[in-house]
Amino acid sequence: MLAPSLRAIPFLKTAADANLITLTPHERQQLMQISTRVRLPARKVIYREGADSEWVFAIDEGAVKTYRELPSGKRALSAFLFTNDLFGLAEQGRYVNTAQAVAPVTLYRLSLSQLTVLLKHDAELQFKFLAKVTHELRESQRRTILVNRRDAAGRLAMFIALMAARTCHSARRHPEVSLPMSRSDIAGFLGLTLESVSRAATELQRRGLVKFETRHLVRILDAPRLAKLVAAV
Amino acid sequence: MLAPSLRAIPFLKTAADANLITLTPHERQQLMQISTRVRLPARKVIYREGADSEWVFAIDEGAVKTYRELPSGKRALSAFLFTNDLFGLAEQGRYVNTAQAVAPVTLYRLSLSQLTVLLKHDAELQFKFLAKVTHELRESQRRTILVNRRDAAGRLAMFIALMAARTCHSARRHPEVSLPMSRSDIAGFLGLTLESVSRAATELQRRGLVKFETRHLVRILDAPRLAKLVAAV
DNA sequence: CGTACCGTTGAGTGTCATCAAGCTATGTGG
DNA sequence: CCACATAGCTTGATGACACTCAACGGTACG
Repeated sequence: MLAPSLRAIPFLKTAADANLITLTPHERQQLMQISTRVRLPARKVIYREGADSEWVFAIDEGAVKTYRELPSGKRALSAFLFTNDLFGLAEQGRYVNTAQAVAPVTLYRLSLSQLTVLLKHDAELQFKFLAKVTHELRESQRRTILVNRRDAAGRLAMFIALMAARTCHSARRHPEVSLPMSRSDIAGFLGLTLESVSRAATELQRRGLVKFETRHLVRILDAPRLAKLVAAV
Repeated sequence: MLAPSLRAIPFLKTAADANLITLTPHERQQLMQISTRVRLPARKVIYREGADSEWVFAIDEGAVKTYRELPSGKRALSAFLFTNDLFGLAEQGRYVNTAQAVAPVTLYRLSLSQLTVLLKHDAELQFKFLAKVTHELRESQRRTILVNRRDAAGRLAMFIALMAARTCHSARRHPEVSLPMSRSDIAGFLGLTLESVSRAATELQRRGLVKFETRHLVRILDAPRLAKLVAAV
């Protein structure tokens, strides 16, 4: 079905088979009616910080980063977003971040004003949006803890674990994790320099925890020890 | 009126006189009917990480911190919360943080199940909750940027600016800012050690930017230079 | 007035940022 | 198809800064 979807962990404990919030076909259809499917190439800027926020976006396929330009000229990454993620919620009618495609991406572009009307009409659907934003808030808080770590290797390990958690890979012996973003994006996300990320990557590999098959594909060799490092906050 | 309230910045640009979302008397009344007003002393633990989440809380007066215990025994503070803030939104029926009163606090305790019913029934009210959570998400992202700074003095300056932004003080010459939390709480929030916070405080004072009247009350002496330091990311 | 607790100050060490130089992949045009 | 250019990545040396450990000072409370 070619219609927006999203996924979130609910507030409440629900039946074991439904511990993820998803949209019903009807809800997706409703959203489809106010949305346009858009394909964008890698590096395409989707919107800029400060621009009027006409649209909200849902990702169907691909990867997006959001960031803010700091006075010093550096870029602080706010988030990486993937399939079923939502972005573009603004403040006072203006976007607070810049959003840019990391890899080729397929989006659903929803009119903010129409979405507002729809959400105010359909409280059940809105509740799912509320769950999604709450979910993202928790993710953001987790990341803040992540970034508070001192050691570069530990931070990168957490990042790899984070990315691995997304891709619900078959329980393979040595799962591969895709890192579509550049080293400098990872650095911006982790609050490190590009060089430190590179060194940390080398170190994780030297210690036998992971192996970088390519720059954008890492294989987890020793999941238990990696997990131990991740937990060693 | 003794009823829960909240405040948030809306998504959309609205009339100049309404750039803050607040609850209508009727909405507050509805919330009052499913809430209990609770007074708690400083340091009281409101709920613990992992506990069943029966309640959501809205702060009437006072200050609360939320934190997570890390494996190492350290505490990573997730947020400080004040009047009109909301907390206790959980994941799968369990709280993800521990919440503790920093100062004596007056809360509204809302039954999560009853609130869920109410929000699904009243889409306009729910929309305000959605705006509030989105607002907190943005705050969380800002804070992540803050914590990414390298220099301790800059981080503390940002923290003071953050606290100052809350208290919409009359445009006084040298505004006072209340810091009800302990140094080690600030340290936990900023990702620094207690000692570094202390040294940073000394340095800001030495540079003539602020003056610590008491440990919990700081006076801003040179707002422009403080702002410059804050912006020097 | 005494006792904790919180906060400040000091000395030394380790880690990451910075600066700088090479290296590798990717894509383009001859 | 290959030379070349460019951006992205890796590696190395150095210095600044925050953490750690440790001792001292101040404040609140009984």
